[in-house]
Amino acid sequence: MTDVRPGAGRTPSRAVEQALVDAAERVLVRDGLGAVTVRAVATEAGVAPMGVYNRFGSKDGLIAAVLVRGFDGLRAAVSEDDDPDPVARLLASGRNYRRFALAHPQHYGAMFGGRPLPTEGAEELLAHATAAFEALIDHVRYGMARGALRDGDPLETAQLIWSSVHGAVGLELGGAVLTPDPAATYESLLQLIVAGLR
Amino acid sequence: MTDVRPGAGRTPSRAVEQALVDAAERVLVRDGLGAVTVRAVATEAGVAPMGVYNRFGSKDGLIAAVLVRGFDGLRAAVSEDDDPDPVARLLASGRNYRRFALAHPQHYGAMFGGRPLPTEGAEELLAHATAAFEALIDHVRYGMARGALRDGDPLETAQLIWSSVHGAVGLELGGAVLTPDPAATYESLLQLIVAGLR
DNA sequence: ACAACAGTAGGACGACGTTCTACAAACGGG
DNA sequence: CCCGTTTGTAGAACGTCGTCCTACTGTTGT
Repeated sequence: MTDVRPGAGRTPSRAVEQALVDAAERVLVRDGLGAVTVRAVATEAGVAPMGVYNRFGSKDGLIAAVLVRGFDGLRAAVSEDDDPDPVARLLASGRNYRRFALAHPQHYGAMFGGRPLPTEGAEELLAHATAAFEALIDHVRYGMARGALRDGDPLETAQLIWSSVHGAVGLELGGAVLTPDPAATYESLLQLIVAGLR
Repeated sequence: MTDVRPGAGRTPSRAVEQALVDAAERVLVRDGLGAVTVRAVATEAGVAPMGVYNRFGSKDGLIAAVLVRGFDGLRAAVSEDDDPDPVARLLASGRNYRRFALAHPQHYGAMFGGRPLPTEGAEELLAHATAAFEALIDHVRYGMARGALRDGDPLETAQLIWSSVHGAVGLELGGAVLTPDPAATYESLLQLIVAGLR
């Protein structure tokens, strides 16, 4: 993967950067957010702890870089389906949202975990997060244009959908879905929302 | 409040316990969850740090005690309104849920922040959390019994409501509600859900 | 009254994020 | 082609965190 010889001298900056983000992601997935320490990531990347500060300014900056990847993945998941039927597209988007969260629970938790997002590189992070949200808005616009969704402010409508979907996924990740079949409950929620917006 | 003389010898255990939880809550509200350290809380309570371990086993145990108060407050908020009209009662409950979260954002964030809940005293915590959720189930049952809500599993229906409401509140606390009037958007969500369940 | 005990204060330990200091590798003008 | 400058590295060090250990002091049962 990263052919960085540990003892040897200078390694290209970008390679170190890449190696650190990869390592951070690996540690995050393997051991959880709490285990993502500067020392652990640096060791995993075969780099000195100072590398984090040279490249990202702080631990938060490094985490922000990981979260950028997370938001990009979320946007990809939401955009994945392009069924011509607006309702089907919206439902697929909702299902893919959940699939992404369950497949990358550590990422999702770090992205929306409630704790203040890293200040370092916050603007870039916000941009990628907004891009993911706008993928949803696009689906809503598409549905409204085709008359499948009641007319209204697409932002407003998308916010409603996001709230519900995010809440369901967040509770499920937190083990707070007390229903016997979470997937079925989630599907009910999607149907409820889409029906109400029609 | 707590007339514990700082230098004096032994103070009754229960008083120390109370003082610690009060202090932890004060620090949480004033400085955020990150500032709730064993030393800071002990100082705020006028007690030695070891008191936390004598009384609560660990920092997590102390936080769990604070969160128990939080869940109790949430239950009280959800149960507060007992309008005889089932729909009105459900809507009021939803509005009170949001009001509680906005009034106690630090508590809410710690309760649902996504990070694994404290292991110390987890069973008691779970019991209080469940009690809050069951207040919602009661409202759903009430609505179904009066024919105001479509029949179905109250747990399932309550889970749908909780998902939406929790998601909206969670996003709002995280600054992720991009709508100009969050209160109005929240109200739309409540109407959407209740209409869909009718 | 005195021994057994529960709970206290304060210091100590390892790990964390971050910073400082010193050194090694690449680069550009003579 | 050589050498000063610049860039990035490694490793030690600082303060704070959660937690534990040690010694001591009030309280309690007989």
